[in-house]
Amino acid sequence: MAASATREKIVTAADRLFYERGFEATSFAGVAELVGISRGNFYYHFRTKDEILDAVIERRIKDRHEMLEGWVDSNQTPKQCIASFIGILVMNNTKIRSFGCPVGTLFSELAKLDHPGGSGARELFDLFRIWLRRRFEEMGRGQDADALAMHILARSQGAATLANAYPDEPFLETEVAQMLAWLDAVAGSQDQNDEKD
Amino acid sequence: MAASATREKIVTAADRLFYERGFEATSFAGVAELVGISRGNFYYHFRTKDEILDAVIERRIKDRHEMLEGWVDSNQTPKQCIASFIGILVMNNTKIRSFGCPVGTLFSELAKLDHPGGSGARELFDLFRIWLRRRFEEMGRGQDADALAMHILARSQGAATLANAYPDEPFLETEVAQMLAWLDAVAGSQDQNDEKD
DNA sequence: ATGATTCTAGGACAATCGACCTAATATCAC
DNA sequence: GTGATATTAGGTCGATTGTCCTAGAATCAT
Repeated sequence: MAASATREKIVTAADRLFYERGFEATSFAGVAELVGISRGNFYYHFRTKDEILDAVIERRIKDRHEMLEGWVDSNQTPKQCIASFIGILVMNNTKIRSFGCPVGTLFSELAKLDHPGGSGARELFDLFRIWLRRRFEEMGRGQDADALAMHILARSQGAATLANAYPDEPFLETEVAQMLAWLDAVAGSQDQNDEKD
Repeated sequence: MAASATREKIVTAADRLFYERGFEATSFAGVAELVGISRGNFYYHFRTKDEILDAVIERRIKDRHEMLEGWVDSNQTPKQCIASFIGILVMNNTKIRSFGCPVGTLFSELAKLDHPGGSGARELFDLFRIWLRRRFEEMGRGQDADALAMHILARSQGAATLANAYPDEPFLETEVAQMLAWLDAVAGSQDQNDEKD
């Protein structure tokens, strides 16, 4: 098989296991077994566990970047773009209920491990933050665009964490509805050009 | 030394390491070293790692319970109580910036590990949730008291996660100020008896 | 087809994990 | 003080970890 294909399969499997089990709890053997290759073959493609982590983070950044830019390119208004971002919580609600937010939980773990890969995980936050900030700027919120972006990010993180803690309750949907209402209020005050959050 | 004293020191050390390094990444040897005892002695007090986890969670529940009830007993108004809860973020802001929320990060990790101790970690969420709900009820919010409690919980979790991701920014303080403003609005609408979040 | 290169399998390494055992020490009852 | 009990120290166990090595299989250029 082409080396790149095997490598891609490894990254896919590691991405999944890092999310579902955590980075520390995922072993070389576990990933190799999921892919269906030997541990030796594994080592041919990735020399250390950190290299896999870097590849997984890079993959996640690429995926999210394409998703975000896809919304922008499909002629959605800035407000619709932000609504689509909020909608991620609903779209992935099953996985979030089981394993939390892929971005937040990975970052939290790496922060505790004091792992150098933590800076890559922060890039994921930055990706969303900057993208959201730009959408708010396009909505005429040049002044507090970054604060609004951080606010949405934080509420998404909180919603994901509690959805994980209470997976059987419709909390996630309720919180998403509130966030969309908040977005409406922010967009509305864009025209009237006043009112604060 | 009295057995109970050594046991307490073990729980204290494990509590700290579980928070700062995570449950999985904390070893028997690490805790024993921090306490200053041998691994063998350790095993005399706790037969399995899960037993330590249970003891740590029990300790955390007890501590938080006493803190919350202390506020109630000190003749604070329900609104002041909730403000004190929000103030935890500021009081512990240094640790939160380094290691996130002790409740949320522990729960996330245990959820990924599919660990039975996860139910105990959820009790910690329940403790805050029920306490907050009661305070909102005392504020005359019988109808949506639970929703308001969950909302505050979620925003606290989100604020802690992002404060961990951006420890050098004053985001935590900003978010706390917004939460307190939100609390003012909720308390205000208590009298007028309308207005939604 | 033959040789060079790429890819894979499986074993081996030291280190560390949670867990367990035994012997020595400290504490206390009497 | 003496014996019973409670507590501690340190070694050991099999399993698993990340890492590494080597030999064989597959692929490709020529």
